[in-house]
Order: sequence, then C-alpha cells, then structure tokens
Amino acid sequence: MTSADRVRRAAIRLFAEKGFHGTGIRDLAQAANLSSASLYHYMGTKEELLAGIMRECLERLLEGAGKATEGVTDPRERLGRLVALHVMSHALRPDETRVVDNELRALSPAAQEPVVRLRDAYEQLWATAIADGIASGVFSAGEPSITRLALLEMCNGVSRWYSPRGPLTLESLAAEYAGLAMRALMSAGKGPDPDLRYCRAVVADVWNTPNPHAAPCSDGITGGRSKGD
Amino acid sequence: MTSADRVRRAAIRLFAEKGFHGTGIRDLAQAANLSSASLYHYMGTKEELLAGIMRECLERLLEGAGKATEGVTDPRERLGRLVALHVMSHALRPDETRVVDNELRALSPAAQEPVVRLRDAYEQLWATAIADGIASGVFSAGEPSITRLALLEMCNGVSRWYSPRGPLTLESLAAEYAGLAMRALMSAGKGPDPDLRYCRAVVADVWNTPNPHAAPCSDGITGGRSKGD
Amino acid sequence: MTSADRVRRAAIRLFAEKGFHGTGIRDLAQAANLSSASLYHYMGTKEELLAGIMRECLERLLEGAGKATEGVTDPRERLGRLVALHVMSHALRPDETRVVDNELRALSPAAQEPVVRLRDAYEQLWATAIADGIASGVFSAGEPSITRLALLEMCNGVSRWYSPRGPLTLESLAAEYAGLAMRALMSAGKGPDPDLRYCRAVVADVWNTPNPHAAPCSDGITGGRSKGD
Amino acid sequence: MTSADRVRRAAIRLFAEKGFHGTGIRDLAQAANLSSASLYHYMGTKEELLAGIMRECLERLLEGAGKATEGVTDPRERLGRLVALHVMSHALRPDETRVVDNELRALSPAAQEPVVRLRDAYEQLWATAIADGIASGVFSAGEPSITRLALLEMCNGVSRWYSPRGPLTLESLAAEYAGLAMRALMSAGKGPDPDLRYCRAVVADVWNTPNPHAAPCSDGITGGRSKGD
DNA sequence: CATGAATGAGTCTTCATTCAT
DNA sequence: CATGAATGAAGACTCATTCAT
Repeated sequence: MTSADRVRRAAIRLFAEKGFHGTGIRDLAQAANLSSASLYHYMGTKEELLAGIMRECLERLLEGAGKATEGVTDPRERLGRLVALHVMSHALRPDETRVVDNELRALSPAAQEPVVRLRDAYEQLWATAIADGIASGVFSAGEPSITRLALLEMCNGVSRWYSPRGPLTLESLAAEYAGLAMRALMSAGKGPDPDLRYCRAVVADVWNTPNPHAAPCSDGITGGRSKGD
Repeated sequence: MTSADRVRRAAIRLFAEKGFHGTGIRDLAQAANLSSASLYHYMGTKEELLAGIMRECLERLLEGAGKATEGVTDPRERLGRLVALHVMSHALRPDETRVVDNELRALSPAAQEPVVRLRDAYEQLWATAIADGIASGVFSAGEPSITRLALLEMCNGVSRWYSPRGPLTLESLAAEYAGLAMRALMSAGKGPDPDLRYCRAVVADVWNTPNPHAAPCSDGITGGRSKGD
Repeated sequence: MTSADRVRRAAIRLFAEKGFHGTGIRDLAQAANLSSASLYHYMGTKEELLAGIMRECLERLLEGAGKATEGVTDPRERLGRLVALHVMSHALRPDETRVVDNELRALSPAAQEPVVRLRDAYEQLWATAIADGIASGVFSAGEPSITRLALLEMCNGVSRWYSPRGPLTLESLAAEYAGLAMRALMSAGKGPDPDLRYCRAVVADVWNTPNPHAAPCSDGITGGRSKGD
Repeated sequence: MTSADRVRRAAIRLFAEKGFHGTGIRDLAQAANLSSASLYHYMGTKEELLAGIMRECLERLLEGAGKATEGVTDPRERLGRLVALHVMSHALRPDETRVVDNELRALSPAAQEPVVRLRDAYEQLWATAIADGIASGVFSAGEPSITRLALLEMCNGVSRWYSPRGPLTLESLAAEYAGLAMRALMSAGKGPDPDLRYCRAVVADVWNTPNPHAAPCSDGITGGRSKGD
C-alpha cells in the first residue's frame, strides 16, 4: 500500500468518524504515520482530499448502478437492484458512504458542483426506475420524488449501524431492504391510516406551534435536494 | 424574544446548516447580533449549548410520542402515529431535528450519555410497536431491529429536503410516509427479489473486493446504534 | 461587617492564595457574595484595591513597629521587638503579609511608589537597630544590609506555614525567632565554616557554570531591594 | 543556543520577573524571538513549561546537595554546606530559584505533585542535618521544623536582591549566611528576650485583635509546608 | 444600592499550510 | 521523499470594566 493510499484511507476513516471539520490535519498525519508536512506530498488541500474521496466513491456507485441495471427492463427488478447495490455498498464501505452522505456541505460551492452532478446522475437512475414503475402500473407511489428520497435515506442508514461481525450475510441484508422497498411501493392502500389529525394536534401542542388548517410542505422536489445537502 | 432565545435559535440554524464543528463562536455571535463575549452571558460552553438543544428537542419528541400513542392498543395505529409524529416534527423543525440526528458525535462521552438515553427511550417506543405488531401477526418484518432503523432513517430524511413552501400539507406528507411504512411492514413476500447474486458480483467488481461466500453483516442490534451515532 | 469589608477581606484572602494575577474579578465577586458589577461600588480598579491593601498593612506594621521601639535605647531590645512584632503580625495576618511580601511587582510603577516608601521606612527601623548594635559593639554582623535582609526574609516565611491550630503560642513563636536573630547577630566566630571551596565546585559542576576566582556578588545594598521586589 | 533553549530562558526570566500568571504567551514569544504559534514547537502548555523548569531546577539542587553532603558526618559541616550551596545557587540563578520558590501554587494539583516530592526530598536533607545536630548536642534549636523553615526562607531571600555586580564574592556571601545559620543554631540562650508581652499588646492594638492569653501557633510541622506553598 | 447586559481586548491554544533543508 | 521549523489566522473562552436600569 502506498503512502497516498494510507492518507486516503486515514481520511476516509476519520472524516466518517469525526466529520471533516472535526478532523485536523494532524489527526490525518498521525493516522497515516506521516508528518503533517509530508501529508502534502500526497494530497492537495484538505478540501481537495475530501472532494476526491466523494467523487471517487460516487463514481463507483454510479458505475456499479449502471452495470447492475443496464438492459433490465422490469422497473421492479431495476429498483430492486438499485436498492441492493446501495445497501451492499453502504454495508461494505460504511466510512466512504457516510462521508458522501454527510460531508457535502463542508465543500465550497465550487467543489460541490461536480459532486452534486454525480449524485444527481445516480439519483436519476432511481427516479427513472420509480417513474417507469408508476407508468407501467407496477408501482403505486404517491409523490415519486418523496418516494425516491424516502427510500434513499432508508438505505443510507445502513452505513451507520453496520458491523462486519454478525450472522446476516450481505445478500440477506440487501434482500431485507429490497423487500421493504418493494412492498412499500407495490401494495397501495394496505393498512389503516393513523389518526393524523390527533398527531397534528400533539405536534402543535408539544412544539407550541399554531395548528394551521393547511400547513404546506414541499412536494415540488424533482431533481434532488438543496445545495449542500 | 430574549437574547438567550436569539442565541439558541442562531445555534440551531447554524449547527444544522454548517455542523457543530463548522460553526464558529463568531458565527453564532453574528447571527445572534451579539459580540462573541456577550454570547457567554446566555450560554455555557459551545458544547453545552449543543447538548441543551439536543436534549430539549428529544424531550419534546419523546413527550409527543408518548401522548400520541398512550392508550393505543393496535400496533399498526401506534406505529403509524409514531411515523406521522416523527415526520411532522422533522418537517416542522428541520433544523433542530437535523442537529439531533447528525451532531451526536460532536459531544464528549459525558455529554452524550443523557442524550443517548433519551434517544434510546424514544426508539424503544418504535421497537415495542414493531415487536407487538409482529407478535400479533399484523406485521411480517424480517429482523425487527433492522426494520426499526430503516424506518427511522427513512423518516429522518424529511428534515433534509423540507421546505415550508409547497402544496403538500403536513398531514399529506405524514400520510405518505405512514403509508410507506405500513405497506413495507404488512405485506410480506410481495414483489420479486432482485438478482442479488449479480448485484453482489457488481459490488465486488467495482470496489475490487473479494466476494466471500458469507460476508457477514450484523443483525444483532437490539437497543440502538453504537455510541456517537 | 460592611460590603466594603467583605470585598477587602475576599481580596486579601484570594490575592494571598492565588496571587493578584491569578485572581479574577469574578473570583472576588463570588467570595464577597456580590455581583462583579456591584464590586465596583466598593473599590476602584483591581490594582487600586491591591495598592490599598498593601498600604494599609504596611502602615499598621510601621505604626506597630514605631510604638514597640520608641524610647528603647538598647539596640538588642529594639531589634528583638522588631523581630517579635514582625513574626507576630505575619502569624496573625498571614494573608495580608503574604500579599505585601509577594505582590509588589503586580503594581504599576506609579502605584508601587508609595508602597515602596512605606516599606523602606519600615526597614529603616531594622537598619538603624542593626547599625546601632554594631556601633555599640553588641552585634558583630558582617555586612549590615545583608543581615537585615536575611533576618527579614527569615521572618517573612512565618506567613507561609502558619496555622492557628497548634500548641505554640504567638509569644513562643516570637521568642523562638527573636532567639534565632539574637544569636545570629551576637556571637561571632562560633562554629566552623563549611568547605566553601568544595561547595563552589559542586555548584559549578551541577549548573555547568565556570568557576571564576572572584564571582562577585552585590553587597552594595543599603536602602532596600530593587523596584518591584 | 537552540530555540527551545531560548524559550526556556525567556520563560525563566519572565516568570521570575512578572510571575507565571503575569506572563503572557505573547511575552514569552517576543522574548524568545518567535511567533506565539511557533512557541508550541518547543513546549507543551504554558503550565508544562513551568513544571519542567521547576523540576529541573530542583533536581539540580537536590543533586548538588547530595554531592556536597554525602559522606560528611559532622552535622554542623553538613548544614553549613547546605546553606552555602543554597545561597550560591540562589545567587547564581536568581530567576530559576525565584520561580521555584514562588510559583508552585500556579501549578494544578497534578502538576504540583512531582515538584513537591522533589522539594520535600531536598528539605529532608536539611531536616536530617538539623536533627542530627540536635541529637549530638552541637545544635540547640527549639522546634527543629521551625528552625529549618526559618533558615530556608532566610536563604531564599538571596535571589531577590542578588546582583552580579558588587564586591562580594559568592564565597563571601555563602560564608556570611553560613555564619548566621551556625550561630543561630549553636549558642543557645545568648541575648536578652525582647519584651514579648508588650509587643503582643502593640500587635493587638494595631490590628484590633483580641489579646487572648494563649493564642496558639502551630508547631506541629514536620515534613514541610502545606501544598501549594 | 445593586445588577444584568454588554464588550473590546485579551487569554491560551490549534488551525491548515508553506518552505528550506 | 521527508520533515522540522515556522506562522498568520482562527479556535473557544475570559478579562476587567462600564452603564443603563
């Protein structure tokens, strides 16, 4: 393993563990067994290091998602594979994926741009699969964007509690999540609605918030989230 | 509004936006229209400020969840209300909830403890509802802990893309998420499994990872995630 | 006891315990049971507070020394009383005297001046007693200034280890010190000189210092020490 | 001279001159011709810098005292050498010794501990010499602990008025102090006791203190002074 | 009298980064 | 390659002091 690799690995681990702003250049140096000055032989600035990690991770994710879904016509199979791949990658590389999922805001706008582009391209695969499923009638989602974001966040969570020790195989884990996603999207109308009016009242009460008749909430999201997250 | 409130509000907004370590004491002072020295009339240390925000937010969430579910016997209704409340609170208070969901690791172990206790108490409500539903046969989840975490993460996501402007009412949003959760838990076996073997191969290929026969993945989680997240 | 007294007492105690620079205005306020703003009703600046304490203590010492020695013709009796008074005051008021003995340097030159004047007037009483004793042949000191300083420092030490609990009465303590001083000044030639040449060599060795034939050392002191101590 | 040495020298000089709390990191930096950030290449915290200075100085003193007295059986010679060494070191290194003698309280309890241990070991040499002299009848001291402290404080004073310019050689100075000490310890009963009753009355009068019949004063000191001084 | 509010200047310390060796 | 040395800017936090109330 080269020194450059050691630096990158250390960065991934520490950025995941303590966050970009919570990680000092000296922490990196120590974790990479280098002096802090030597670090700069293998990286640009700290920000470039982060940007590189994010880009590379997203490129792999995008590449994998492309490979896994190309030529697959059934939207259910396509979405299922996206879920499985996403979960597997988050279970296998929890540090990298946590960095990607959490540290976008630490980048300057200029450095965010290419990362956001990659993320959007990746999410577009999800959006298309969901839209196709709805169009062909196999999915019965409400708002497609919300559905996409809900599923993505659900899968992202894997990287936070993953531990390589445990009886569940990667495939079982992926199957579990794929099942959750499929069922959520396929069987409309199942189950009773909770008493939303009461929940709303409780929320209004606990947070001392006025209980307007129509507190609006965005559903105009199409391509992704706001900049910086 | 008192100055103390202004400080707290500024902190919530900035911690949510830039993270705890990304927010300087001067940022806080500027946002609260105070000198950085005056800040210390209204807060202890920066860490105590964060801890207080997290505790208060979790206490409200716990209180609300208690109110919304007490006396409700049907596990489906109970879980539905938890989902609805969680989504509503995250939509209504995206900043506070993002801080709670993301900044736990910024606290020292000593300061984490009471926060983790609150979080665990809250999640216990979810765990019980899920377990009861499984026991009574209305839910058909695989691993209950995984299910709980998956649903929680899914709902957490709301605070990341929420915008108060938009046609969707809070109730509609909550209904959407409750529906996703209900369907995911209730209709087992729906939908085809994706080709996991192929997905696994793609993952192994893209990440240059050996493809062991039994890459294990934790399912032994019961009470919550590891400390610090 | 008035508030002003409480402030002064708190200051004496804290300045003695932690030093002038080690004592914050908030420490004073807390010890005096006042808010830090209220403090300024009873004092000028922190420096003026210190200067006042030192002046008052020295004035008392000077007054007491005057009373105790006026009209006493025997230099031995005069010096004995000075020693006794000094020791008693240091035992009785360890905090005040420690402040006087240690914190002169914390004052600005302008504020030092009157304090130094008082100190010098007080030491002059010692100097005169010693000089008279030498002149009349009852004392056989080497360098009078050195003797004076040596005795003063010896007596100052009392305030550092004094504790009001213990079997020794104030008079016994004073008698002990007076005895030390008298004997030191009266019986010349008693006792063997230590091997100074060897001591000098050890010093030179341990401190890596050249061992010059005549490392000179001040004996030109007449009226007191350098400014600031 | 290395930069680390320059830092240490600057610290010794400034701590002696203005005290630990009166010396800012910027003062140190300026005196060492470094930026305040560069300072931290050569030191840990300011407190560690102080602790190191004190430890080193005391180690030298202890080493020197050991060398000077080992094998010496006559307690008078032993004590004489201790006095001479102590005086010489204080005359030669007034800054270091003033720091040792005055700044112990500036250290946290944890940092004080090893310093106090060294100090106590050093004072034990004095205590033993005095005790041996009393036991063999050559010294006629009252309370040995008081004697030890009185002599030590007397000698400490040297570092306060020392100036390398002056006609007195180091040996003469040491001889003077050794003479004072020897005489103080050897010829009991010499000289009249001052009128203590009257002194006590003056003290009571000037300080407005009740004149109890038996104002007690500690003589139970055995191993040293209280922590922090 | 008493104090909460306020602050500019200061505290010690760490930051990411550069550069001569 | 590798790193000690170096630093301006910034980090969180405290200082002594003032003043309106």
